[in-house]
Amino acid sequence: MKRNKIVVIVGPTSSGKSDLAVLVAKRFRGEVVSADSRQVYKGMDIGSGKITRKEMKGVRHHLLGVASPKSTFTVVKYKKLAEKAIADILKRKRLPIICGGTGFYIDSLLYDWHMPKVAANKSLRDRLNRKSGIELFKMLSGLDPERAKNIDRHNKVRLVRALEIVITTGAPVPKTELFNKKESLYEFLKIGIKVQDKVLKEKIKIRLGKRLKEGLIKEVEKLHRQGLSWNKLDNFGLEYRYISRYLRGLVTKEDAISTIEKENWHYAKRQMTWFRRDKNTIWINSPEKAKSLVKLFVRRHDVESNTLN
RNA sequence: GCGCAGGUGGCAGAGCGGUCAAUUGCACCAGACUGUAAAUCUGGCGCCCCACGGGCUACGAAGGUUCGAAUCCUUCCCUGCGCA
Repeated sequence: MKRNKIVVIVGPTSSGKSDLAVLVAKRFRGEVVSADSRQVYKGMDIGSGKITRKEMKGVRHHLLGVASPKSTFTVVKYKKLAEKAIADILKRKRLPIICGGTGFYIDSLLYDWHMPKVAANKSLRDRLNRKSGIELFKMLSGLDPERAKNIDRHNKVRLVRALEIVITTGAPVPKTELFNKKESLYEFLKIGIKVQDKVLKEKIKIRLGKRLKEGLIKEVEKLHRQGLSWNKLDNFGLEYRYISRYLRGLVTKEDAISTIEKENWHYAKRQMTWFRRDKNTIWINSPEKAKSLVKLFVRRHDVESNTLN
């Protein structure tokens, strides 16, 4: 079976993914599929760094602002929507360009990870969350010793989800090897943008200043006014977390700003930890390099088609 | 100049005779990641080594007391506050 080819662009926050994606899209008749767990929400534009209409330069973008921030968006939903968008793009004979910083979303799509089919159960989670980490770990050890063996026993989020699966299916959590495979349904080119630490820190700082000028605080205020709880905003992290803490009077504006800068840097490092794992990634440090890689990639496809004919 | 408070690892800040290379937080480095993933969590963090163990240098400086000091005493240097 002939696989469809897609381009994937990853990189830490503020590394210039969006611009590169537009550049590549314009040059190779592509459309962009965002892979960002915060940009999927409506109304979260400035804080999540959503690309503007103008910056799109006419390139079609998918999966931006497709969900209400009041709802809970998840990887599974992302995978479904992204696959649909990709199929749609391919049907129009265009090149799908997956671009974003949420490694979990990207890899679930790229490597076709199948999550256990157990939907989030809010009341069960609430109930479990009232218990301590130790209690949860003991519970899991009793119900699913295998999973308990490898789980991070301090991580309540993981423990709750594992228990959620075990309790609702009545069976152990599926082994990780079963879903965490590295073959792809696509023929893909995965490009990673590499930026020097010092440069990235500077970019993060400048970008935050820009966001504040564009009305970041007003955006967060508005989201809260529209009914998003402080708690929910806090859980979105970074800009949304610390601006809302400022609006609540918990921290000064100056502290909020410096914390956001710092946390964005930490976030960038966490992203890199994830991205580094995938040895299929080709790291580049200039848009030119990316263009030439894509050019070769697209051509390789043509050659293969010709050979087959 | 006098009085009081204080000088501890990159920073903040515990310790106040032994179990202290020194609690903790931050920063820094590395890592994990099974439907919240911008979330959540873990490890490391004086120097050196044949590293579950050992050696060296360390708590403003210099002396001293003691079997033993970051912890007590003396002097000196510096900082903050109060009085001049």
